[in-house]
Amino acid sequence: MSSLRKNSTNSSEDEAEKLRRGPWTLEEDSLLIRYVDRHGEGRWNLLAKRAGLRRTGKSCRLRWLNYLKPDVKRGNLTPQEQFLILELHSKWGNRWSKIAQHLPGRTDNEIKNYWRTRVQQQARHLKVDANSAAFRNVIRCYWMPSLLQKMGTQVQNETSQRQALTMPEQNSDSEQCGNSYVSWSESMNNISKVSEFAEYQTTPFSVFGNNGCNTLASKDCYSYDNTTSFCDVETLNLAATSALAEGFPDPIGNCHLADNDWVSDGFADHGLWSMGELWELKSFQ
DNA sequence: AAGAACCCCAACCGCTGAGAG
DNA sequence: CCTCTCAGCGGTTGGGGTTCT
Repeated sequence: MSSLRKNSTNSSEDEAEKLRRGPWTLEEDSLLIRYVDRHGEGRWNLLAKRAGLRRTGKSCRLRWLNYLKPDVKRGNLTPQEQFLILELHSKWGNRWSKIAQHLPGRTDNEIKNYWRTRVQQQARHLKVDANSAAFRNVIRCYWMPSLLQKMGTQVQNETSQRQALTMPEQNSDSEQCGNSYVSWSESMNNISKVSEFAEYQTTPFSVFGNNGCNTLASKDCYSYDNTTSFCDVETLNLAATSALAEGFPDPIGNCHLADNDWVSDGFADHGLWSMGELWELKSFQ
């Protein structure tokens, strides 16, 4: 970017020879759109030349994929999408493009930005490493449940208008959760399936039951109140900070249960729980 | 009102792997 | 094989907008 500004001070002749960098103009955008419209994507270097763009192929590709492509979704990530990112990141780490494949219309860049600006920032506020077990617990015990709650609220609004009640679609490569098989990721790709899921669940929080992680955490930190969303960053912060203060250095211990120690086992053996595992917890109770 | 601090995100960079010659 | 080109990926930067003091 800085070189762009350097370029702008060069003589116009030099500039004409050089490739442009930095923000795209409307004119460049329309050239790119028109060219892709006629000739399709790919062969980006050639495309850049033929379309009359003084840009690298790389730059054209990025602009198209991250911004101009018609199916690129703009705007805030929905709770469903956020949940999915947390879930998939726990599985795959920083494999942004792989994660993006499961969020139709979202780019790897966008997901990466979300992770850096929201998730890592949260970790910084809590003064923990974003990859630490303690922070993963915060995500699992507070963030993901709060997103589930948000989704539940949304979905309940949606489904209150719908008559049909169907069970979540069964899926061969899904995870086993008690008697039912649910592929969460599959479901997340389809809002209507999420609706069905929530309808089936009645309330998303029932996933955690009486001995669920959130309930457990709330015992020490705050109590869950159906009327109040604690999904906002501040509340999340408060809750998580107090959780950390209570001794997250040993996250396993922190999440122990008075009556039942399965959470300890879960913490000991896994990273973030998958949705399938959450379902398993439900069926466990 | 103004400057500082913070946040978001578009765009860049360097690296890697695949495929063609 | 080796080299070159291209596409794609993940990490990083910095401009501009917003919020805070």
